[in-house]
Amino acid sequence: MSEPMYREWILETIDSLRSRKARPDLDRICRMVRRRHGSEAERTCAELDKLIREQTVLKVNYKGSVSYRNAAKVHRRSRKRDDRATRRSPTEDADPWDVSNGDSGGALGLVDREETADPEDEVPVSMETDSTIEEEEEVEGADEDGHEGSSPGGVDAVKGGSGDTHPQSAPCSPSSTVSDRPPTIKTSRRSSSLPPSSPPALRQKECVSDTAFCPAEDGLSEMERNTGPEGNLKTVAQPSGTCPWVQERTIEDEMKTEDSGFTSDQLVPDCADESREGSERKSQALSFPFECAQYTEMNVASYVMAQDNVKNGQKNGQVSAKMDTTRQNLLFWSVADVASYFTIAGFPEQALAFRTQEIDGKSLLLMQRSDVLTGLSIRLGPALKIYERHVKVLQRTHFLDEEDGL
DNA sequence: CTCTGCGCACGTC
DNA sequence: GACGTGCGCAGAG
Repeated sequence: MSEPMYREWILETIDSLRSRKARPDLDRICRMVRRRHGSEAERTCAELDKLIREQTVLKVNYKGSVSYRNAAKVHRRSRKRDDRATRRSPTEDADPWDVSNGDSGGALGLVDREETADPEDEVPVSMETDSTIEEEEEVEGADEDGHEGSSPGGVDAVKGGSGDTHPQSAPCSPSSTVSDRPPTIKTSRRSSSLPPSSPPALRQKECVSDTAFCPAEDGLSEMERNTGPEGNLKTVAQPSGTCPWVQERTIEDEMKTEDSGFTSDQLVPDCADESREGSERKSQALSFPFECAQYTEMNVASYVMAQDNVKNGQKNGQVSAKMDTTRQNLLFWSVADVASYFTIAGFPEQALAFRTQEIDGKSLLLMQRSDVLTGLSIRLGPALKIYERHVKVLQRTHFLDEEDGL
């Protein structure tokens, strides 16, 4: 996670550059931050990288060069493409990525707007790498096994920021990133992949990826290491997150065919905005003893155990599972489970973010406060609730159990 | 030399 | 026509 200070500096710098009609490229950003705040270019670069991962800043290829956008301020152009790619419900359409960043109206949400922003010129930089295409495919495939690929890597990748070290970011010296990018790239990129009209192609053109921050080496280095052979870039879930039309379809589909046996429809509490129709089925399926508004630790445990029961094919009445089982189960939660959990908890929109970031049970246990508040790009209010009432509780429960078990 | 402001052209909606 | 973007230039420090 980037430091708030740097976050401010960088966003401020981008805004400043924009306001004076200068391209907010890496070079200028680093220089201005250094001049104004004395921060080293490398550090700025690294922080910028983190911001990109957090989708607070968008990196785009515009008119042949790299530009950075303050995600919170990208408003322009609606969703022609959204409409084309995936028809959404009016609600979603109204606020496709409210799920995301809370900063001033959904910074992240803007990602997709951003993506749709300039189909002609503005191209996600990441698209330059093959990996991106893999990501695209991954995203597509997520319909079937989106939760399957849940590797902690996703979180790690994000957390990588928090932890530090993305020295790989540093390599992107201010000028190199920009200058290394020949304007011809986007052309070849487009033509080389898919027909412009195909959804994947659209996504490819429109998705802004954070992974691309420092060209290839960054996209492949740590994250890849974190993920393993087939997990590779998919764990860098942002790409899907930046393509809401994809993501939503994916999530919705998946939610509806949840492997655990209960769909989101079945699980979403009445207080949740979405999938309300299924709330009755939900109670039949799991007989949840809680109201989402009063989601307490008890509820958490209940859910965990219920989840457990469902997964183990047990009957609903057998919620007398041991906490030990609970602990194990948390570890075994898939991305879908986690998403379902938060959907049930009354955070359907934020659940999408967890899904997008491929947070599974293990990842959930590793999440820190900052990860939830900023790494998921969800609004601060829900994020705080989610962390305090759920993540923290789950973690505490888990680790307490673990201690007990020892 | 660096930074800043802005006219202008271009592209999208 | 409105708007976002950024090149390229001129002026200020």
